[in-house]
Amino acid sequence: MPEGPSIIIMREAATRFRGKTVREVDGNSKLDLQRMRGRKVVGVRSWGKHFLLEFRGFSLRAHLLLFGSWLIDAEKAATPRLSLRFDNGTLNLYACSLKYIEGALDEAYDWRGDVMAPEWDPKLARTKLKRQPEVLVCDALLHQDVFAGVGNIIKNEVLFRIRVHPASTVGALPPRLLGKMIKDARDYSFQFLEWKKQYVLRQHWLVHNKGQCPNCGGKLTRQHMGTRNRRTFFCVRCQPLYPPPA
DNA sequence: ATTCATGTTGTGAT
DNA sequence: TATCACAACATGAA
Repeated sequence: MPEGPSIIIMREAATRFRGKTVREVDGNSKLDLQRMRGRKVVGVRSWGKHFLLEFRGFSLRAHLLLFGSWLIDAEKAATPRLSLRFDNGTLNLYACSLKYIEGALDEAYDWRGDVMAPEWDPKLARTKLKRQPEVLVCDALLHQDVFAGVGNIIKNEVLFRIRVHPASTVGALPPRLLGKMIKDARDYSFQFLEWKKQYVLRQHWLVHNKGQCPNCGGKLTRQHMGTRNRRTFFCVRCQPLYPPPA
């Protein structure tokens, strides 16, 4: 469940532990998990794909990567990476990456970079993008320093919605389209969140994991692209390349 | 049974 | 020193 909107759902579910004291700790993480025992959760926050449990003086950062999952007041066969028991319930995290962040979260994170945060700053995103004009838009959208929370599904859907070929370069996008990409990264993330909450996300995918263009009916191109070679779905007819090929 | 995917970090080579 | 390709990790659906 790892893109930004899924972490919002996780955060909302775990908010009930804010103000509660950790009574019992378990898990197979190599971290010193017992550090949290007896400590009070002073905040349940998130930044992009990072889920954050804030204690006084430090925080736990959980990243679900590709296969991570969580359960509240429930268990599954696997050993939890971390299990926290509170007076009002238990939080179990599986197959995730855990890390402690020392000091204040406001020092560690720039909330303006999280596409789903109230502090999200589209102008700042534009400034960052202008510094890397040669980067492909399919990479730019996945760059967590610019679009924290955006993942591969959101990338594919946003590029189709704004009708931009994934191999376009950031610098070649007309300013209006660049602005649209930045705006849609946020807007679509919230749309994703609503659909996910209703369990209807998949059926609303326009190109991700699809074979046919919903716009022109043509065959979608499916290709591994970008520096990380991520699955990319697009329509060569409806999503023009910038700059246009010679 | 095998492949692959909503992701990131660390390693060793260049 | 810096960059880069690849390995590693971990789970479940198709």
